[in-house]
Amino acid sequence: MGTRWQSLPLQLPPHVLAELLDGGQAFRWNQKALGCWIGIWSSHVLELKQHPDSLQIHWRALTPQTTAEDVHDYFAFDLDFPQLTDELPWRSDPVLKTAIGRYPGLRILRQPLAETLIGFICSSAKRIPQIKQCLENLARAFGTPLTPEYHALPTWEQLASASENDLRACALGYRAKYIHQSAHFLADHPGFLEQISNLSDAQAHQHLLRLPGVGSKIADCVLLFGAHRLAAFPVDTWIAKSMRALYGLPHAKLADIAHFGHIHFGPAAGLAQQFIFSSAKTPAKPPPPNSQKP
DNA sequence: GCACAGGTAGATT
DNA sequence: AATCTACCTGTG
Repeated sequence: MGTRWQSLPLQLPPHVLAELLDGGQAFRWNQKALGCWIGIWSSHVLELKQHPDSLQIHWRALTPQTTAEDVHDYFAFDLDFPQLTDELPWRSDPVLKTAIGRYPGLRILRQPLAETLIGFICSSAKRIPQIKQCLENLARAFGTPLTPEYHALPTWEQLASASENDLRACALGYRAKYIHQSAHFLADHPGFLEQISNLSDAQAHQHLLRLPGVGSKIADCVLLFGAHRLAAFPVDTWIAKSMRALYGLPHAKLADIAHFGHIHFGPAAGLAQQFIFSSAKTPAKPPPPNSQKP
């Protein structure tokens, strides 16, 4: 294809790049070989390559219309994540400090809202590989082809033309009903997703709750990853479990933890959540052997 | 065979 | 208003 490799203004340790692309924010990145990724969003298919000896990342598009601006927008280079991270209360919070230390450079992607909504409606009680499989099935069944190999996710309009059984055939299980009902809800409410940009965080959250299959957690994921509302603080079982333990809140309910997160972490609480979520999945490092015992 | 997964909705207390 | 359950499907 025509496009050449270009440099991405982003340097990350390989495990942080993997977490960014494949840690639960996005569900359409696959590692083809060591340090080589292919991802799809909107009508873009992007290849990423990280040289084994350096942290430098290069990209090239497999779709001819993809521009550097599209890529920079997706990775949200207009935002200063080092600055946002430094403004988190890590100086007074050893849990957060440890989490940031484990995933230096982690950021929040700016994904298309409609696609993010599909992904997270499919996410309930599923692991990441299964979610990815569902979206792959949906793309192949209902999405527009972008290259011989890759399809876009379907639009909500395309999903509305599918029957619930068609959707079940994509291994969605009971989530097929949610996708089906939400597709028809969106067809009946033109501009519903576009309205979100005019709403406050709290209003946008309430707005999304009207969609079938969207509860508090998924609404926050959609806001954080699909609307770039960095204050949104999704509380899932992982975050809940680890925060109860790490912050001494043994009896806190999900809503309590969400409230604590907003108060404690502030306007970029969602970024803090991403560090803690990623870190929580990493088993604690065993204490180093005490080589010089007195 | 059976519990459990980045939850939600509807029923039941 | 606060718990309890059913819901698909793949994985251990």
